[in-house]
Parts: sequence; structure tokens; C-alpha cells
Amino acid sequence: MAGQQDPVIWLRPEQAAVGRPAERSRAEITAAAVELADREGLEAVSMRRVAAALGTGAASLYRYVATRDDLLDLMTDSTAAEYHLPAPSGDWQSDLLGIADQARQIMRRHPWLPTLVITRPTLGPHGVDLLEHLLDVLAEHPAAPARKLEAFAVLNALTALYVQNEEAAADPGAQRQSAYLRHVATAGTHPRITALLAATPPEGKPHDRFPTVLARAMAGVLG
Amino acid sequence: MAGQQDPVIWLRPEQAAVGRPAERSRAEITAAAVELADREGLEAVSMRRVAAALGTGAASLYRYVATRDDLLDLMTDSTAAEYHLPAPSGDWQSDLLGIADQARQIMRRHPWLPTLVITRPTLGPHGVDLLEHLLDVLAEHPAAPARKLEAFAVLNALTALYVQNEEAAADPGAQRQSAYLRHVATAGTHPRITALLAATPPEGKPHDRFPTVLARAMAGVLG
DNA sequence: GTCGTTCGCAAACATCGTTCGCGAACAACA
DNA sequence: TGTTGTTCGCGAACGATGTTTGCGAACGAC
Repeated sequence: MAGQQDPVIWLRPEQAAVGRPAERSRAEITAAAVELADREGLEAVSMRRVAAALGTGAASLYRYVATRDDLLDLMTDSTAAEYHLPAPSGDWQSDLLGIADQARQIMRRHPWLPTLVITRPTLGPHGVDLLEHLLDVLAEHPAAPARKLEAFAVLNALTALYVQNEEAAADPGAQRQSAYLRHVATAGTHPRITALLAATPPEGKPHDRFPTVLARAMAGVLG
Repeated sequence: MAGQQDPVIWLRPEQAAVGRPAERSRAEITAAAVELADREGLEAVSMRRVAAALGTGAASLYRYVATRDDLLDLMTDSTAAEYHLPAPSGDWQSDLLGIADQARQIMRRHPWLPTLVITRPTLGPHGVDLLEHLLDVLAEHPAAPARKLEAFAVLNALTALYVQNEEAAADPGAQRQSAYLRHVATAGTHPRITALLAATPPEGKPHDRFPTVLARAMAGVLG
């Protein structure tokens, strides 16, 4: 008589009020999925493999989660619990950069996170805590509320993009990525690309543009 | 004796030099896939459905493409052919915004594009043409070559993010996205979120932050 | 014609997300 | 101490996916 109630998992009760109690919890399943993803990547997170890691059957997971996407949302939100959120310092600029730096470290710990953050942005309990903190940091800022929400989204997404690029560059198959570009440079058409690849990279280690880019983007969002 | 040769599709010859000639072309298959994606979304682009749209069998597509991801790359690059690239005006700032505006329109025409651009950035022949043009626009700019490449990446990704958000907001299920946020606002914990959702949106239509954000982000990248 | 090669594609394989159905387990109540 | 109402665990099955295999047919070159 009772179909699926709420389309968003955070509003569904984890445990039924009556009947046989569950043997596991959402947190337990989420932890197993996160560990699997950390070790073997997002595509390894299939219902069967997560269930196997828990020593149970695949169908059992559907007592805790309506769909695989729900599980992915749980994974994303669980990483938001890794933030350390100190009281605002009064300098919102640097507080924001501090949050972004933490986001970066968390995403480096979980290489699958950037993809999830970008493709299915989700706000669960921990994500909401983070948003509340960001609003606290920006409390004195005169920007309209909608702008602050947009700033939150841009901060997350831009950080995810940069970490994703980091990973792609560190990948052993990074040469494959640029193989065609080098081919074009050699071919001679596209003189600017040829010149670009011929230019020797500057001495010393390349400066990390992330803080600057993020700061300016945030300034653009907040007006 | 000859296994798969080159891992990147742009360097593999489309037609074998000898033997029975192919009945179709990469362009033809790509066009069918793009049309299918435009009409029914990315998840509808399966090998079987694309093949069916062409009146052929699924296995036949593998004569043109090594994997499904190759097909997605072809789709992405094919949209880069839709740019109109006039000669640089001398004002690189506005030229860049012009490119970004075209990117936005192209992505709106192909709602599946932002996801692909973000999750598997690819440079095929048409993408390379676009890059060459952007380097032309930035020819007088003193930034290091690596920065200009980064600017290209940020321009594409940031545009994709904004269009993706546009689509999500226009989605009839947008209420579902924010259902939990409204719940938290009502609950009373998280006072800043409560205040934020209670605040009445400003009069008039909201100003589009995209050009500003992009311009500042680019300034941050190019130093 | 003959030969070397490629093409088209039905069938099969492994894997996926998800649903069905039912015995077993538990809480509450008699 | 049953009995009852409900949920839980999960083997088995369904439909769909990407990809491989195998081979007859089609073609260019000689």
C-alpha cells in the first residue's frame, strides 16, 4: 500500500519503526563503498561488489538504498564530514580559501570525488553543515543570498575541476591524452600550437594558479 | 598480426587502404549518435540504439570505433565544428567572451555536451582548430604558454558548469533537488540557511553572472 | 579468376542495475 | 508463551549494457 515515499534519500527514515531490525546501517554500507572506490575507482562500485565487500547479497542493499545513485549521494555527503570548520576569522577571503584548500585535500584523498561533485551535486546533512559554515563566513558580506549559494557551487565545482586535472596530469596515460596535440604540432598546420609546444617551459616549478583563479572567480560571483 | 594500433582515435586511419570498402563513415555514425543524444539524452546513446538508428547491427560499429568512449569523443569534437571563428579584433578580453558565448549556445543546443566536456575533456580536429584560434586571440598576451592552455580548459569547463546549472534549474524535478535544503531550513538548526531561504529574492530578473565570473577567472589564470 | 584483405553482423559472454518472492527474524501484544 | 504484523536478507531471474568471436560475403588489385 505504501509506495516509495520521498524521492530524496535524506528525508527517508533509515530504520523502519516496526518489524525485524536491520543488520547494517547506511553508514556501514557507505563506508564500504567509499573504501572500494578509494582502492579501485568509481566504476568498481557496483551493487554486487559493495555487497560482497560486506559479505552479503546484492539485493540486500536495496533495503538501505533505493538506487545506486542514492549510494553515490551517500558517498559524496560522507566526505563532507571530513572538513574541519573553525569559527570565522573575520577575513572572509582567507576563510574561503581555507575551505577550498580543505576541499582540495579531501578530493585528493578520494580521487573519485571530483567526478561525483561535478556530475551530481548533492547536499546531504554534512554538505548542509558545510554550507551553513560558508554562510557564516560570508555573514557580513553584502551580496544577495542567491549569490552566496552560487559562490558555494562555484567553489566546489572549480576545486573539483582542478583536482581532476591534477589527476589526469599525473596519470601514466597522460601522454596518450596529448598525443594528438603533439601530432598536430608536428604536422605544421596550426602554427600557434606548434609554437606553443616548442616553447620551453619556464625554469623552476610551475606556480599553482588555483588560489588566484578561485579568489577571482569568487569575487566575480559575489559582485 | 596487427593489434590495436593507436590508443587515440584521431590518429587511426578511418578507412583501411585495402579490402572491402566500408559502407558508412565516422561522421555518419557520429551524426546519428548526436541526433539521438539531442532527442533522448546521453544515456540513450547505446551501441545497439545508435546501430539501430543507422539500420545496422551493433557489432558493425566496432569497425569504425574501438569503444563507446571513442564514439563519445567523436560526438564532443563534432560540436566544436559549430563555432564561428572570426579574425581577432585586437581586444582579447571581448574576443574570449565571444568564444565563451558561442560555447554556451552550442551547449544549450546539445544538453548532453556539458557532462561530456567536464568528464572527458578531449581535443579532436575541430577542438584543435578552436584552440588554435584562441591562441591567435591571445597572441599578444604576455602570459606563459602553459597558462594559455589552462585558460582554454577553464573556459570550457566553467561554461559547461554554468550551462549544466541552467539545465538543472529548468528541470521540472528541480524542487526535488532542494527539497532537503528546504527541510533543513524549516527544522531550525542551521539558522543562516533558514534566513537565506526566508529572504525574498530581489526584484526584477536576476542578473547573469556568467560573463563577469568567467572574465575574472580568466584574469586569474592568465595572471 | 584468383587472392588478400576488410566488412557486416548474428550470436554469445560477462556484467550491470533492479525486481520478485518468500522463509526467517524480530517487536509488540495477548 | 504463543500469535500476529511487519520488516529483513537474499537467491534467482529479468532486461539491458559494452564488447568479442567467428565466418560468409564483398571488394581492389593483379
